Formats: sequence, C-alpha cells, structure tokens
Amino acid sequence: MPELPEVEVVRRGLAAGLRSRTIAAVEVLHPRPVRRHPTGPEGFALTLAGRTFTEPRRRGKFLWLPFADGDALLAHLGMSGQFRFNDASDPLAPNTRVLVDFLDGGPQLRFVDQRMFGGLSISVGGAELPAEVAHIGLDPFDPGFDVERAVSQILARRSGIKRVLLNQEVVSGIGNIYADEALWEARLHYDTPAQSLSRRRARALLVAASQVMEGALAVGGTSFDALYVNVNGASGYFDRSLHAYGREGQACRRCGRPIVREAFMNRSSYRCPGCQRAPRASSAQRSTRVTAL
DNA sequence: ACTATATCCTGTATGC
DNA sequence: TGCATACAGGATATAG
Repeated sequence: MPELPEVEVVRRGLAAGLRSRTIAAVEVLHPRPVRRHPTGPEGFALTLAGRTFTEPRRRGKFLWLPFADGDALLAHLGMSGQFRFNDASDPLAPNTRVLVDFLDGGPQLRFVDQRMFGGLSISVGGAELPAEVAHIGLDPFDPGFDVERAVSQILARRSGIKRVLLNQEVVSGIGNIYADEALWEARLHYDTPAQSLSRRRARALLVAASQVMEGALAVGGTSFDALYVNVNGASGYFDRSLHAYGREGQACRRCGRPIVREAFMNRSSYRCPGCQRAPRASSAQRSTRVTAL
C-alpha cells in the first residue's frame, strides 16, 4: 500500500523521468482512473497533449505533476496505483490504464492500477498547490511541518489515536502500515483517546511516525507484493524492518508476546498485547457514565 | 464542526 | 474442480 515513503519514491522516479518533457498524446485504456475529469477520457487525453512537465510535487499521499503553463496533473495511487516508464514497444503490464507518449520519442509513462481506488485528474491552476489538495495537512517530510501544531490538533480530537493518525487533514502521509508501526514504537493502543494523551506522548508518537517513514524511504519503501513498485518496477525492502504490521502470531521484538491482529475501521490493526495495552475505558464508555450520572 | 460508517474496486487466498 | 467468501484499505460522500 503506497503511503508517504512509497509515494515519495515514486515522486523521485517521476522527477528523473519527466522533467521538461512534452506530451505528444495520451491514451486512456480504462475510464475509471480518470473518472473525476468532467469531459471524460477523450477530453482528458485531448487537454493533455502539448503540455510540458516541470518538477513533480507531493503532499502526503497526493502527487501532482505541474505543467509549465500553471496547471497540473493530479495523481493519487490509492491502493495499487503505479507509474512506470517503458518503451512503447514493451508489452503492457496487466491492469495498465493510461499511456502517455512524449514528443521526444523517449520512454512512455504508464499508469497501472489493479484496484483503481486511485486516479488521475487535471487541476486547473494547480501547479503550486492544487485546490483538491488544499484541505490535506502537511506531512512530516514537509519543511513547513510544525510538530507542536500537529500535537495540538491531535489533542483536540475525541477519536481513538489511530483514527486521528489516519486522518489526512491532521497529519498526512500515514496509512495503516506506518500507523501500526508508530503506535508500536510509542507503546500505544489504537483506541487510546487522542484527547487523553499528554503533549509529550503525542509528540513522541509523531516523532516515531516520522522516523519509521524516514527509515522506510531510505530502503525504497515497503512492498508486500507486486502492488507497490517504483517507476522501474522494483520493490522496497522495509517489510523486513516491520515490528507490528503483518506479524500476527510472531513474537514482539520488545517483549516476546505474540502480535495480535484485530478488526478495526474495516481493516486490520496489529499490536503487541503486552506493550500496547487497551485503555482503561474508551471515551464512549466514559461519556455514557457521565450521562448516567 | 466533528465523528463514524458505507462505498468504490479486483486479484489472491481460503473454505466447503 | 468450481463456487462463494474474505481480505487488502486509500479517500470521500453521507448520515448522525
């Protein structure tokens, strides 16, 4: 699942392969990835021809590929989106959805996406910051990221801490894998009310999230299968460094107890039952008690 | 304004 | 072998 480190790996690959290149033609092979474009796949393809890419940018898991004319191609990888560079004569990978050819005749840019939760759209005037991304919070890799401000936002939420970590409007870039890893590092249960944390613990959690993701970026990201690869089709190696995610039944590397998997928010949460104890009472239980009194 | 949930989508793994 | 079901989980629309 591409989260912040994986999306940054992709951004860097795109930077190396797209800069100053001009689009000759675009072919949309499946309409779903361009569903947000108002004039449909044909309009999407036509409006892109002739545009010249500049430096790709990113906020959290959103990528945008600015054009020299001030607009941008906005991209989200969703669950399984990939950008790949291939010669036009190379066979198409399964689930290839969009093809971009360039005037220089060099490698094609291909958007491949099995589950199609992600997609491409055109952001008019979005070269600097697409309006579609304006509501997304800064990510921990952003030079403008303010830890104290993020701590304050976490403490203002009534939800469990993992819900808050996954909320891209508070801090962006964190998905299920790095949320579980950060919670393991910080020894926190996913249901701990965000409001109950001290500033110190909330800060430590954010630092842990940031450090885990930096470590993942350094080795090319986390890959479990062929659904996340860089623009050359290569996998990352961070799965070997995970402490919680995907380790059901395996010993906690801190205390030795088997990691458990629990259903949470329509997905799985992994935690150590020894190091990450459930909070004494959920906020819902407490408010019920207050009401009863 | 905040919070929680249903929904989208397809390949792979598993159970009967 | 075939068929059904569970699972992977991003962001968003919608309901409360």
